Amino acid sequence: MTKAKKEIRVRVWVDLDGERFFGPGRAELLQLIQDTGSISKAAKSMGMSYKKAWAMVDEMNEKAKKPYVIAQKGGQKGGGTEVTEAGKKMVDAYTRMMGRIQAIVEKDKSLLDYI
Amino acid sequence: MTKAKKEIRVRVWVDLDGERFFGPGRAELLQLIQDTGSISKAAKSMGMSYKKAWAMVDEMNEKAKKPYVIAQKGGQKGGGTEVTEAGKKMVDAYTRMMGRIQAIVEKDKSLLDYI
DNA sequence: TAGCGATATGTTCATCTGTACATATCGATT
DNA sequence: AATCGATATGTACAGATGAACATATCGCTA
Repeated sequence: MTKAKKEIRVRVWVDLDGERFFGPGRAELLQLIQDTGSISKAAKSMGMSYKKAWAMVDEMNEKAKKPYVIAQKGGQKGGGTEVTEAGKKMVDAYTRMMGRIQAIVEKDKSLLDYI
Repeated sequence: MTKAKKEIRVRVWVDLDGERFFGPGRAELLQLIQDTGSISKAAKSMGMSYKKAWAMVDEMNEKAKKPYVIAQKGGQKGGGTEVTEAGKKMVDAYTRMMGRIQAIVEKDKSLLDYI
């Protein structure tokens, strides 16, 4: 038998009213939208279907106090998507929080002894 | 329109080799097994089917270095389940980690501003 | 006004998940 | 040996999820 590689990765989800609202996938998606200016490019870059990415964006825009992205249809380039200040700040806040949490996890690896 | 209640709950999952291995549900399940001495009672207490609870226990036992629970069949009481030292320590380590993470989340609520 | 490219949305199908139900198994006690 | 209660496991079905595919829509540009 081969030796099992035991990597530990901690994933943090923020629930809203009992439902998952924000997590690593959405943070990455928003970051990629910000980088590419396009939902479809971001989705392709993550290996995710455009429809799913769009649904995520739509849900976030619906549930958040202020929309995270603003999409434009038509035009020379066919359209495009911009991440709003609220979206950027959400990603930043989540990323910072993840960083602090990762630091804690790194510091206390006692979990590893029992996995 | 009614004012939406915006509660934030952070859920932490520990992935193992890319798959979810341990999270809040399993921590609660193990704790309840420890309290009740029975998988079925713990499952019922969580509103979870026995089969699913058993499958979780089985998977954890399979993947962890040492089993988290040891089950006994038969006997006067029909059987029972004991949480091992490794299992207790895993729950403790996870719970402690969650506590520290919660403390961080409490301290930095900047996320709330964008939800 | 025709073309382009991205947004927006619907439909279908396979897959995964969990529930519900059924059954078998075990071992101390009676 | 019959009973009991919990473990152990199989099967069938419903709901959720995601992938794949197909369209429709929009607005600038040429």
